[in-house]
Amino acid sequence: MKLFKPDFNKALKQGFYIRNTEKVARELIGKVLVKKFDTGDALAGMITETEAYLAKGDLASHSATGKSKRNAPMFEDGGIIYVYMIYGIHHCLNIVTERAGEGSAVLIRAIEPLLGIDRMKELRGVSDIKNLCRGPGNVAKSYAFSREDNFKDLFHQNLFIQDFYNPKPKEIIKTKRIGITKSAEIELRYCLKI
DNA sequence: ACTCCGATGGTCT
DNA sequence: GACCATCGGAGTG
Repeated sequence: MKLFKPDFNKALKQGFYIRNTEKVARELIGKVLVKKFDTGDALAGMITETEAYLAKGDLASHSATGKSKRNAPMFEDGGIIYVYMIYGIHHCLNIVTERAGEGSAVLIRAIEPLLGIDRMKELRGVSDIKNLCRGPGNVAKSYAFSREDNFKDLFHQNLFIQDFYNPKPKEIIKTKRIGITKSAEIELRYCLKI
């Protein structure tokens, strides 16, 4: 693993997010999600698994039935976050893509922790690093994301995604998405080959 | 390694 | 009242 240092100057700009959702989902692989607390400590980790949820022709997307109170962030301009609760227990973190009115986002399914690992363990309530940020519920929990974070943008010192590692397309696997029944046959999941 | 299943509550019909 | 973009523990091999 390369040396990592948080650098806001390398943060992805809005132009990165206001693009085709599948492209964004693929290119988020290898980037680093950075979150800083007021106390000063920072969490950072490399995104290793994502799923695209499209505005059109995708019945699994929360946006498929139109705008509602829950999915409203998906209909904003790309570059903000959409967090929802699933199964009454877990939260899932999404990065909104494309232009306002579309209704699309990328689910962050797994992250390789780089900084603030002890804090992540605390937040998760585990001591093992193995599956610390693996699975969308665990990603949200280890980064302390909740629905209160909806609509927050990724262009601040305390929350951004920065350029880091650019995997070759060959190192990224594309598969069907996990845990859905509708539109399940479409391959919209991207995963860094280890 | 695997499969099965319960927890738990917001959202929408 | 049904449906969930999940997780982890129990049971089995």
